[in-house]
Amino acid sequence: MQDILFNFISKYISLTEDEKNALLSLNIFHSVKRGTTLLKEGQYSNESFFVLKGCIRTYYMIDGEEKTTAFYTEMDAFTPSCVISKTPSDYFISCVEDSILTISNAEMEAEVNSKFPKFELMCRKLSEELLAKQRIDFDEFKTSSPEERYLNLLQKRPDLIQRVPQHQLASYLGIKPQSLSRLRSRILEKKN
Amino acid sequence: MQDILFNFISKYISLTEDEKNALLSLNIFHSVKRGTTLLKEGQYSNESFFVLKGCIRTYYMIDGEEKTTAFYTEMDAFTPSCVISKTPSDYFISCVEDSILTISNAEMEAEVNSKFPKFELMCRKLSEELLAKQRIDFDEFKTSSPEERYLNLLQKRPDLIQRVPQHQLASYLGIKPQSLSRLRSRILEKKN
DNA sequence: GGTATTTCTTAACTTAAGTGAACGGGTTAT
DNA sequence: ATAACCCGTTCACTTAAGTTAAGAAATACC
Repeated sequence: MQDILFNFISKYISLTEDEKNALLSLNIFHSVKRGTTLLKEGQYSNESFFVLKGCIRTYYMIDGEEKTTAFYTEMDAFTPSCVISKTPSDYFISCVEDSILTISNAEMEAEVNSKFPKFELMCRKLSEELLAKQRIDFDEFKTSSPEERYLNLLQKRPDLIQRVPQHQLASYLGIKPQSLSRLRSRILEKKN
Repeated sequence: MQDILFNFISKYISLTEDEKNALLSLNIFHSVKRGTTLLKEGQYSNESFFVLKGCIRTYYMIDGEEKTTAFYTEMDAFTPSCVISKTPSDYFISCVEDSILTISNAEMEAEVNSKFPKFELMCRKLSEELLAKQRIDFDEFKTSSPEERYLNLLQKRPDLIQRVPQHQLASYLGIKPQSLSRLRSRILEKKN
């Protein structure tokens, strides 16, 4: 399980055994049960996540309805906005499946960054990369219809459609569950 | 004009006069005429932008139509996705107004970062912050209707609605120009 | 200054998403 | 075992966005 993390890190920097051990000594590996809430709206937090196994999601509570806006699965790193802005969180974070995560906090990062400056470099590269990827995702979302978004998701993250409840997928696609259901049957009809 | 840049930087790190001069010696300030294309679809680039004055936009060419997805105005920093991914650009970048920009490239950044390691820190902080902001923007987009998006924009970037052509605004809001026009008159009716 | 082009608006019609309600299947809890 | 709840689907109806087309207004160009 630890190798998954080190594999991920190796995409950005190379680590010595000492550095690996320093990371492991922080005890950042955690098992989290399905349904667990990791962060609530209104809370302050300085915790970042990395998904080794499983799936977590962010959702807003708007007019009494959950609006799921993001899913993080294997090999996804995620720092909530509220950690960066140091304001109360606008959204909830919750476990979609039983998951294994690394959960680190700002102090740990500060410690590691000061001990091993190359972590700073990794963080920069990673967030630049995520920023660019998210920009592309956002642009695709803007320039396509709900149906195109669904078909696009089917190509890019087919696993999500299997492992995640439909009503969560719907708001992820920016529509209502009924519309997703209808849209799916419309696509099936077209195939025949 | 240079002070705008230094003001921006001072939000993240503090600079000595030497460091400021090192930056100025790179000759990164440029005047760009309205309508100038800064980057074309399919091109490789390693240039980043910072807007001192004016407005630039990114747009995709889809089925012969321009789809504008982002605007960058005063105090906005912007590194195109293709610079990060080292792939050909998916979109165009163009000047909406006569503008004054800083245009820097990867070599300059590498040089500055090695001379002054604290620039590395600034880059990390900045991209983390932009990532978090963009996440919130994306979430707002997903969870609201075109009309809500327009009203939201009216609150957050009222200047954009004045300085940018409607048809560019429309695709920025994820709709067609005709729909934006109709939506606006619908809002006016409601007020009366 | 006048023409050409682009931009914005309006309208009629089509298509798809939102809404409210109902139903069945499945799970959970008591 | 039964009731309560959650979830996905379907339906009928409403509302809003897409499409196509036309014309007016603003802007650019020569």
